[in-house]
Amino acid sequence: MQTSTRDRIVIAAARLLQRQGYVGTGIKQIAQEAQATLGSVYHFFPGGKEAVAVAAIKYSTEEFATLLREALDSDDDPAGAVSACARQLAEELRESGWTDGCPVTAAALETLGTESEIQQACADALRGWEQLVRDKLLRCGFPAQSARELASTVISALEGAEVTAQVNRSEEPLQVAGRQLARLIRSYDEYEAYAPVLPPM
Amino acid sequence: MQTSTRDRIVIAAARLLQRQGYVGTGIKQIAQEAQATLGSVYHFFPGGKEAVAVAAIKYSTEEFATLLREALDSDDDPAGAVSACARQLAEELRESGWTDGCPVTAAALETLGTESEIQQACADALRGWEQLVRDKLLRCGFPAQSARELASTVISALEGAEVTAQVNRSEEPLQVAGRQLARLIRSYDEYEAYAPVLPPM
DNA sequence: CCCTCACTAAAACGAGCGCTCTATTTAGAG
DNA sequence: CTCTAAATAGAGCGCTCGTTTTAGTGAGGG
Repeated sequence: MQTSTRDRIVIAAARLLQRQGYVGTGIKQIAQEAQATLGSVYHFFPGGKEAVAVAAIKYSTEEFATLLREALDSDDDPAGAVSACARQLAEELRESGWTDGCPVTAAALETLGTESEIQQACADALRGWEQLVRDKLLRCGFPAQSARELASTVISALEGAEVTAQVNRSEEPLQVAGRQLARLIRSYDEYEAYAPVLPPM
Repeated sequence: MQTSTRDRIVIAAARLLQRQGYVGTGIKQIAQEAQATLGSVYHFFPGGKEAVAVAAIKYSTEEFATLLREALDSDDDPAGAVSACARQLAEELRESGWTDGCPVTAAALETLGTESEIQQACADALRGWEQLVRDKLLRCGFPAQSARELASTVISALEGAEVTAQVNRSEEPLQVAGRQLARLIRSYDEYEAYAPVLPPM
């Protein structure tokens, strides 16, 4: 067997959660998609549906972080790097037929009222991604406070733009957000010290 | 009776959809919350759950538009107006115990794969809100292209920041987004023509 | 050889889902 | 007062949900 049954369950659950949310995804559907039986699911995850979801979200979180890291590293210029993130997200979104958006948003919104571990996992995910952007900005010489605020805004805007892009079935919201976020980053004086020559708008 | 049964159903459905999403909200729960019986719900909405949801989303859309309009009108300065939007959203979010976020995001994400009317209603909502921001910017003298891109970015960023705020149970993401969006708007030359004196950062 | 134990398999349970159906009540027109 | 249509009321349908239970499989160590 190439991938273990447990891994197949986690991966299948991750995809389904991303597309249908927590409530909309059934345990039996996960088992079927993972080519596993219900017994196997409960064997590996005695905690039931919630335990599967938490594992899946953590997996998706790391997967998304890798994508973000690569996009951020693809350009020394922080403004260009953020644009690259938006471009990458737009591309994957289009290729998936507008279904594979942010892997935690849907699950997070559905479990807001509850105190489940899912909430915590989603909060950790957002914090982790924000940290990636912040580190990039810090490495580029931005002061701590500016880097923190910019990183938070970048993640929020990308998150929102992805939802908008999905609903409208168009890459434009993400492309526009990437362009405007780049402009926002360039508006900081610290940026000039890093890359004196402003790229053409 | 003060409000009609039909209205009570729509309002109750709107609140529940906002907090639990489409799949997570049951018809019986809507009826109970609205102090109506199941028979009444199907009497007024022969289309079933989806018809109730569409009506509820349209109601929420207008409600949210009113909030947005008031916040935008509260300040002649477009940057300040956008900040006011973020502040208003943060306040309502905190007061609701972080449950009453964007009224369409959850429902939109859950029904992405489908071709239901819910999708269309959510897309219309986002487009309408964006239009409000765009009109504000146009009134302030921004050129069409800039106004369009900025409005899209503002809505996306507020959307994403609201989700982040809900997950983290903190107003900060919204406040930061408001501040950075204001800075972005001020970075446009056209802004200077409108309000020559830049407010302190 | 057998025993163990991780793993697979499937049947079944109670609960709740969206929805249909049949009554019954209410309200206004003639 | 009568007739009618709108509105309310709730039992019950078929189905799926998450979970539990029980049985069966196969590989590795004594």
